[in-house]
Amino acid sequence: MKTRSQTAPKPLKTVALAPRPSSSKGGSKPAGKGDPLAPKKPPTAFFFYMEDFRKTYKQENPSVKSMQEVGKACGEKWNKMAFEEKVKYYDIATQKRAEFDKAMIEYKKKKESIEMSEESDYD
DNA sequence: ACAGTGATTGTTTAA
DNA sequence: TTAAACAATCACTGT
Repeated sequence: MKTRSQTAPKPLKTVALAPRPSSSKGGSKPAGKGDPLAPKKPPTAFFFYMEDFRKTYKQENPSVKSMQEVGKACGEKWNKMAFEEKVKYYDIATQKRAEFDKAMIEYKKKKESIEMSEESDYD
C-alpha cells in the first residue's frame, strides 16, 4: 500500500551516475558549502547486529583478525536470519532514524538559509 | 606514527 | 525513482 522507502530488491543497477566527492581524500574545500554539520547516517540494523555478532564471532574465532571475515560471516548469517530476529535490530535502527530524521529537518532548514545567504554574499 | 583499506548490508540524499 | 555514497568495526599496511 505504501511506497515508503521501499527498498525493493531491484537487480537493475546501472553504473556510476552521481559521484559525490564528499571528502574522501583530498580535502581542502571552503567550509560551509558541503555538509560539515549534516547529521551523519545512523548505523543500520545490520550494524547493530554486527556489534553483537562481532563479539560472538571473536569468541569462536579468536584467530580471525580482520574485520572483513566477520563482515562476510555476518552478512551471510544476516541473510539467513529470521525476520523475527531481524526485526529486533530493525526496531533499534528505526528509533535512531527517527532522531536522525528530526535532525535532518532542522539541518535542511539551516542549509537552505545558508545557500540563500551564500547566493548573494560573496565578498 | 597516522590514516586509509578491506567486506558486510541498510539507510540517506539529491536531481 | 534511481543509484551512488556513506554508516561502524578493527587489524594490517603504506608512506
